[in-house]
Amino acid sequence: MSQQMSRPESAPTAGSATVTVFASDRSWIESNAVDQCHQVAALDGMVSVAGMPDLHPGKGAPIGAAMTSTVLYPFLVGSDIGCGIAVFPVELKRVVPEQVARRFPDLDIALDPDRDADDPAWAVVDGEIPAGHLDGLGTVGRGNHFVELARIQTVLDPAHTARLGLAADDLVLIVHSGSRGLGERILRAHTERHGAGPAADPAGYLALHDAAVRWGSLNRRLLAARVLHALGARPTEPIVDQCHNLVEVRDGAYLHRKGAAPGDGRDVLIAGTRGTCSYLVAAHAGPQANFSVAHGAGRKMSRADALRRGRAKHTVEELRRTPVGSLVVCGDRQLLFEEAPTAYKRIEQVIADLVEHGLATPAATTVPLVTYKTIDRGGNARTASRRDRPDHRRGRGRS
DNA sequence: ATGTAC
Repeated sequence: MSQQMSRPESAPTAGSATVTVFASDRSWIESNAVDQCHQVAALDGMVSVAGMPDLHPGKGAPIGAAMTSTVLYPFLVGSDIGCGIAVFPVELKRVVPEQVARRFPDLDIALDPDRDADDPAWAVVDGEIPAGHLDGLGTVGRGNHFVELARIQTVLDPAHTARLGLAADDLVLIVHSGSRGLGERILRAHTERHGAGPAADPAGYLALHDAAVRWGSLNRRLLAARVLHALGARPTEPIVDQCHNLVEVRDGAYLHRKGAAPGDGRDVLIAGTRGTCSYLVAAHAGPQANFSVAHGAGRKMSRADALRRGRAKHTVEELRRTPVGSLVVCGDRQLLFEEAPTAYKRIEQVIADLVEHGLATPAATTVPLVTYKTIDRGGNARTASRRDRPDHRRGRGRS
C-alpha cells in the first residue's frame, strides 16, 4: 500500500487542515490511523495534524499525533490526561534481576495518607496534591503503563548523554503512567454534556487539565520513590519527564498531543517494548511536526489481535523472560499477551523515521532489566502451569 | 486507559 508521507497533503474531506505523517514507507502505518488523522483534520478550527511514526488507531482519535486547532477538543487528548514517561537515575551498585522482581512493591495499591503516613515516598510531594485527588495515588495503572529498571546500553551521543548525567552501564528507572481516575473523570464530565464537541469553557477545562498534568507528574515521582525505596536506593529527581497526552496553548492555538511528546528542544524517552530497548533522544521538532515527536514504538496489533495471535505464538515463560534477558513482572496473563513485544512496531524504525525527518537525535539506548506491569503473587520465576500453555484454552475467547 | 458494569 502506498502512503503519502512527510509531505503535507490537504484533507480530501473538508477544511484546510494539513495532514502530515512523519514516517518513511518502510514503516507500517495502519490505514485506519491515517483515516482518523483526516477525520480530525476535518474538524472545525483544525489547522494541522502531524502523525508521528508510532501512529496507530485510537478510540475516535489517532494515537501518535499532534493536532493544532483554534478550537479545544478534550477528546483529542483522551482520558489519560497527563500521561507521560519519566526517567530517574538509580544509584545502585549492582542488581540481580530476580531479586529486583521480587522486591517491587504492589503498585496497584494506592498510597494512603493515613495508613501509609510513614511511607518515605511522601517526601517527593512538595505542596498540595493536585485537585486534592488521593484515589489511585502512587499506582501505575494498566494498559501500556509500566515501571522499568533499565541500563544505559549504547551511548550514541556521548556529550549529550553526559549532560544528562549518564554514562554506559548506568541504571535508570523508567516510569510510564498518568493521571489514573482523575483524567478519566475530567474527560467524562465533558463528554457527558458535549460528546466529542469542543470545550464549552476552555479555561475551565484547562484548569482541570493542568491539575491532571501535575498529578500525573507527581504520580510518576511517587512511583519512582516507592520502587527506589523498596530496592534500597535513594529517591531521585527525574532527568526526563515528558507528558504525551496534553493540550497546550501555543501561538494562540490549541496544540493537542495524543501519544506525542513535546519535541521542541526537550529530552524525551521514547519507549520501546517490554522486550526491546528504549531510546533517550534530544528532540528538535519544528512547526511542521507541531513541535512533537513519537512517544513509543506504537502498537502494531490491536489488543484483541495481540491476545489471539500471542496465545498461538508465545508461551507465558518467554514473555516473562524476554529476548534481551529481562524479566517482566505481570500477574495478568491477558495483559502479558496484549503487551507482547511482537504487538508493537520496531522501535529502531520509529527512531530512524524521526532522525530522517530531522525531529530528534538519539543520545542513548536503554535495555530493560526488570519491567513491572502488575503484581505477580505467584512469583516471577515460577514455571508456567498447564493453563498458561497456549494449547490449553479455557472456555471460549471473545475474539 | 479507565472505573464500572456485565
